[in-house]
Amino acid sequence: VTLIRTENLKKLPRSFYLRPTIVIARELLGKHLVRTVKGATLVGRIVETEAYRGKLDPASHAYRGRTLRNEVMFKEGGHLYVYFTYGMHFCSNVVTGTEGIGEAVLIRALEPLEGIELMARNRFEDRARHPSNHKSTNHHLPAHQSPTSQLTNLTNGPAKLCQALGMERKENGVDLTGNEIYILNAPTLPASQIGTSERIGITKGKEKKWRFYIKGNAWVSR
DNA sequence: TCCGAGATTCACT
DNA sequence: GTGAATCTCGGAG
Repeated sequence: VTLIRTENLKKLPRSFYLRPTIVIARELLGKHLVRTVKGATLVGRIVETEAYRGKLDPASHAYRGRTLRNEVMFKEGGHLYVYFTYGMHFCSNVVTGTEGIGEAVLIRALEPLEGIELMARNRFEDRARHPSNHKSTNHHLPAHQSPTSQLTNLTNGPAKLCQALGMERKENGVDLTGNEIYILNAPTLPASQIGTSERIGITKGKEKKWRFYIKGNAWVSR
């Protein structure tokens, strides 16, 4: 149950993003990610994040310095870094800190708030590109799967939420202080509501506990 | 419910 | 040539 009303919230200013990456990763929890596309507005509450810390962090795409792929990570904080991986998925990050440091926060999960029907269409009706990874018609889930699990499956992972919000190559580098994709402020959560763990899916830098999530939220990826 | 494998592209070494 | 900040399905238990 979300008591926060999106229409009363203000867009995060540039200054929010020009701070330490770990602080931002924690404070992004509970804030509202807004995506406007073709006159529609899609909104999700951020419920899971991971920090990636440039040259300090062997798990970071920026660890070995600037390349064609990661150049957006080195922009000033408050840009969107969208990368392509595993041959078929996109993931979105919020670039953090001053220009040139190469740090970012991966958005790992959202709780859908607005535009849920369009999110569902984006997730399950756009199967033309990767038919083999969508073997069955999973927008018609088996009867034994509950409606909650369908809703949860919309945005409970970094690639899922990108598909739901239509964030791909074109969105790489978008300025989050603009009007296409942005984040609305919301109260910072108390530490008691935030869980911490090792980051998911990496092979190097595993020992760092730089994953953050809202305890008990159904959209947290695991 | 859990676990393993396959999918498929592309920047980097 | 390699392997990746993932997801999905199917088969086993």
